Amino acid sequence: MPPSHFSTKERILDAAEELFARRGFDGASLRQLTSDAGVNLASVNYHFGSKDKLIEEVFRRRLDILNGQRLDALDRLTRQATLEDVLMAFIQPALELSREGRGGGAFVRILARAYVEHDEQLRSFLSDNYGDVLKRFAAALAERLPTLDKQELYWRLDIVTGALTYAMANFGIIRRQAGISEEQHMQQVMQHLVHFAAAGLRTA
Amino acid sequence: MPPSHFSTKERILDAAEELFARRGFDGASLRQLTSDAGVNLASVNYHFGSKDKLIEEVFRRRLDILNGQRLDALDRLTRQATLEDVLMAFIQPALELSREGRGGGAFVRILARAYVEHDEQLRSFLSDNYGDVLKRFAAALAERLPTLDKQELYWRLDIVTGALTYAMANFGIIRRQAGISEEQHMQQVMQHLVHFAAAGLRTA
DNA sequence: CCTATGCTCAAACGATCGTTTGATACGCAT
DNA sequence: ATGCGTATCAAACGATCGTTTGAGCATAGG
Repeated sequence: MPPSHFSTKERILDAAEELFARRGFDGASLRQLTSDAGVNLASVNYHFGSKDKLIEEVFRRRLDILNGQRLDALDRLTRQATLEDVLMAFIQPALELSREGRGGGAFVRILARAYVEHDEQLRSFLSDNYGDVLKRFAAALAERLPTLDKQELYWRLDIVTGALTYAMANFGIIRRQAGISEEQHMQQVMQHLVHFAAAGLRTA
Repeated sequence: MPPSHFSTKERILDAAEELFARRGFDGASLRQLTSDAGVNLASVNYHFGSKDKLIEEVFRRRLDILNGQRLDALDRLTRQATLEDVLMAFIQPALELSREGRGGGAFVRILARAYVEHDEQLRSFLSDNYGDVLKRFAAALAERLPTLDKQELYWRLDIVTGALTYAMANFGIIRRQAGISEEQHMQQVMQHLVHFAAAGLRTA
């Protein structure tokens, strides 16, 4: 795709999102990436400095918006909000992102990769920049699970977020039932995810 | 570690398991791998033919045993066995593998990687060789979930297996409570995983 | 003793990787 | 027109990748 009305930086970020999701960070070469984007090989280092910085920017571009929406949704909840409401505030923005096209689905798959890879540099980048979001959700969930001790809560949260990330990554692949609109389908999937996660967190 | 009472093939497989879990298939080089194993660089291609074949052998060595144990446990169940019993037959062998040392924990982490990477070649290898195991468990679970239609069951199973794989991969990281034996800890974790998964599958 | 076989070794192969270079083109203020 | 910062380009850099080679070693069978 040689010409486009998007800037070179945006073309690179879009192509990176797609290729990283498909081949992983190590498996995706800058030559394949710039070829997909229709830009020169050197432009990655010119605009981003290095491949690692490009990876960080791929995350930053989406997570600034995604986690902002999550916190907004969390702030909108009252003290009477249920466990399910909190989970929905966390899940819904991600599902909408994966639904809205232009690489959103690919990005959610990248998130799942990052979750399982345990790469030290990437984890500390995410923790430094977005760790407060997870902490705020953990606190909100803890309020709604008073009988659970802290240690138990933490490793259940780990499983739940892992399961949710995996599920959201595969959300795009799930074929929806015939005669159901995309909006209805997302609502349906979210209901299931929320119930699933709530059941896992509440189990005695 | 130059000398060892293990054969070169076993040394390579052990080192591969550890390094693949830490750096991924692309990120782990044969030079680092053979250096860790204390063997010559060329021995990988001599004994396994290629890096890809080595990867397959890493899976085969563990999955032949693991999935055999899973099927044995499934066969031992009666028709009256509950949903939880079926899930336990699937989970317990994997948790015991990750507990028993000598790379078992690393292998479970590799499994989680394979699950999220969606690599075409690896997926078809696993599907060709071990697809029947998942099919048998899916059938056993479907019997215990008569109200769930097939399509709904399939994507819930996808989430549950993804969540379980992720959880089992992180099982080794979870610190156990003081004053609890390792055996008790595993039983405790398994109870939680089974309850978690059963709740997710049963949710209306 | 000799040879055949299985294995290990250092060294090199060509390919591909991320990154850097220097030339060139473009837009815009002076 | 001229100078200057910004962006793009083909080309090359050195490093590292998976893989192959061919000589060398050990040991078991005749």
